[in-house]
Amino acid sequence: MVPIPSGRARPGPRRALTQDELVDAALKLLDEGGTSAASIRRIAAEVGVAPNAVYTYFPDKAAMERAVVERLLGDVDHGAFSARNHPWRRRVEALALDLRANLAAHPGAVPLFMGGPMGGPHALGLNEQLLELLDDAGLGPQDAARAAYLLVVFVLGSLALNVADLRQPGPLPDERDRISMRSRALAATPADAFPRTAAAADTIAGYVTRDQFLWGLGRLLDGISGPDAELPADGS
Amino acid sequence: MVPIPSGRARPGPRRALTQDELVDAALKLLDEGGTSAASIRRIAAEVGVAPNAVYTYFPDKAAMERAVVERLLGDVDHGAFSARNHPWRRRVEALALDLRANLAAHPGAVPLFMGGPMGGPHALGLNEQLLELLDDAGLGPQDAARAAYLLVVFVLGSLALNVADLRQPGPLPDERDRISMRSRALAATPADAFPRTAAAADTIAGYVTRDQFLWGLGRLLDGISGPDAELPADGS
DNA sequence: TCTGAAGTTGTACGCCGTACAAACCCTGTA
DNA sequence: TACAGGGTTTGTACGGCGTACAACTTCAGA
Repeated sequence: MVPIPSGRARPGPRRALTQDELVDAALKLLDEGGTSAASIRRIAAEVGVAPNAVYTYFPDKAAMERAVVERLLGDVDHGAFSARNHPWRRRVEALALDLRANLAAHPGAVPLFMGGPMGGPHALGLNEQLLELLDDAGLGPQDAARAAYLLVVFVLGSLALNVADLRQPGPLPDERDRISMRSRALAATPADAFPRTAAAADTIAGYVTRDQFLWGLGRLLDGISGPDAELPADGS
Repeated sequence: MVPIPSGRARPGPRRALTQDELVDAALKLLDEGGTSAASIRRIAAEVGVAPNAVYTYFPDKAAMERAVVERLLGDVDHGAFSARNHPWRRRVEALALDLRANLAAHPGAVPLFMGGPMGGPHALGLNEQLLELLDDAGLGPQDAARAAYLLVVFVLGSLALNVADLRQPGPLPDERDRISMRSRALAATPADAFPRTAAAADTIAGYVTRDQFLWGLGRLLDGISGPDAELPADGS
């Protein structure tokens, strides 16, 4: 029963959209409604088109999720790579913090990074430059590759667990708020059955902080540097 | 207590199922069909019951996923905790390898670990005992807690990326097969644009191996031990 | 024997990804 | 200038999802 509402969007001639517009819409929905909000149907509605029109631009949902991942990886600041005069540890820290900040800005997108192999050009480019950076640090090609993966595991694992800690779908609340939410939840653990957990509750509540992230990254870099490593200088 | 009527799916009087049976069914489906196969409807079908009967045992799907996570955490071997005569590094390694093996046996379940806060009793118990272990290692309470989280991030992040690397839903193929699949995929990366990636292709193909896992864990433990750490002994 | 509570079921709603063919518009060619 | 062909969008449809709701079945205890 359709006399054609004639409102908007007549069938369509030449390509009216782009992958980029769809990724934009997906990111917006991701930010507003969490991971599950980035459905094909909602993305289509967001850009004002029928659901199946999306399949002109992506073969399936997985492909569009890969495009979102690539977009976010493309936003990573490459400054750390070029600044070869800086100590390599600082460069890795700057890179890790930047990646963390970029992904934390879109918590709903974080699970997408665990949804497939991450083989896009931006992923490869980041990996390539990270290998170069670790080569500058004096690691051999093999250790550099292993260390690069270890760093990726740390950054993504850290973020994924941080995001999993949330309940609501919206943007990441302020760090202080997340800490106090965790503190409240932790207060419910019986101190007699888990004494050490209870004693360390403050530290545990801080698992989701930038501080914990930097501490973990520090231990990791200590381990990568090896026993003959330079001391962690503090100057810029 | 109740002699388990082994009821055959007639409407139903007294409780005919248990949470455990449902978790069993979920794990079976997870193993056969991957993460998405563990739907409420399929679990219900597996145990021969209407979909909504599941809601007698779990308030919602998230609760049942939490139960699966708890089940797998409960399977972890606690031997490493009690063996206080062994060097602490060996104990951590044994624990990490056991957890890794338990989760790798159910790859479809791995994403569930990133689906919520992991606050069940088995999770708390493992954390508590890990804190104790790291205390044995000489770390203060705060460093022990931070290190414990770092270890969790590493093990879970590592597994999640390993699982994400797969395409098919079934059980994890043999390590050799996974390496060669990665090698083939890696062979497609243009060596002129990504020379270091191409040069390290063999190492990168091995990202999903137990070897890489142990290497990463080793660097991590090096970093945790601090600069004054004992040398990494090689005997068993 | 009756009653109330607990467990299960049928049905239903609104989502989801996506396959298929019809309708449409533009561009290139005659 | 007319038209044909191809690429794009749309309506419709299918099977699956989580889960709310009320009716039905069965048992435990009075």
